[in-house]
Amino acid sequence: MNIGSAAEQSGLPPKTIRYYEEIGLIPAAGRTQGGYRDYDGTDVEILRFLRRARGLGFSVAECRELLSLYRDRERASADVKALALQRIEDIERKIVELESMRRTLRHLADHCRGDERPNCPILDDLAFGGTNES
Amino acid sequence: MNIGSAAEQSGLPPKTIRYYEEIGLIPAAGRTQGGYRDYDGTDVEILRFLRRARGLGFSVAECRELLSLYRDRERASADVKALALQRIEDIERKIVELESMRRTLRHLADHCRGDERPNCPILDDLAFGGTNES
DNA sequence: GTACAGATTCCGGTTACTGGAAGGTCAAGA
DNA sequence: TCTTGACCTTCCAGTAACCGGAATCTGTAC
Repeated sequence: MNIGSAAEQSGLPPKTIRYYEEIGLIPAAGRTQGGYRDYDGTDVEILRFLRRARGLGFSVAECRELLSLYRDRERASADVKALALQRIEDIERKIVELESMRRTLRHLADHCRGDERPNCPILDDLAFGGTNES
Repeated sequence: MNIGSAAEQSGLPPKTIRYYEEIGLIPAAGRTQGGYRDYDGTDVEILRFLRRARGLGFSVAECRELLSLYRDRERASADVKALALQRIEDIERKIVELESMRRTLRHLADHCRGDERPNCPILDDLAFGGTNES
């Protein structure tokens, strides 16, 4: 099948599939007589794998590792689990960071009248810092 | 003062300060006889503003707007509050997304023995999709 | 044959920096 | 005054993960 069909079946855009081939994440596809990329079911399976892994927040580099482990019948599941746990940690760190931002912004927004007048605690905080910065 | 001092006092790296000047987020700094950038206390205040705004997750474009509002004595606080609320929404969306990823990863990791054997539910899920994908 | 959808490659752009090379300036110490 | 090392400058390309668009070719239905 052509790249359009592979895209449809995998859920990844054609551009992304070409990009993955370019960076060597997936092998170069076979070609038709006319020069079109030609994919089969196994190719689509890999593309789906990548879509799911990316969707879980694994970086392209990590996807490369995951694919390698997937292809390795001798792999130790410990290696896979380590990648997943690392991802979880990163995600948790990010969540904490985002929650802190939200708290500050929420606090500032709650104290802002949000009317036509110029006085604004949000700008004041940005300009002079709040109690957590003194 | 030189860029190094401005960097120290603002908390932004010299490279970032130069970058902000390049993209016009801050005005071009005055220069010493020797060609070094020269900053004063007000410049540092603006840099601090930017550091805090970036730290709250505002994009460079949003920082541009915030600075504009800050400089505008006639601003309406409503405009500032709108930016903050927008940021809060974006952050909340991101948190929800991250929590979903974490849940899936946590579930998969919990079911993975993480030993020397090759069987791994994480890879299986990536390869074939889980119940939430059928 | 015609027309349109889909494919190709190439190139530059997105966002927010940031490292490094090559070379100049400054200030303290000898 | 000279030396040395820290700091500064500009320029350029890279990071990560795509993705839009231009120019051109291919394939299929009518």
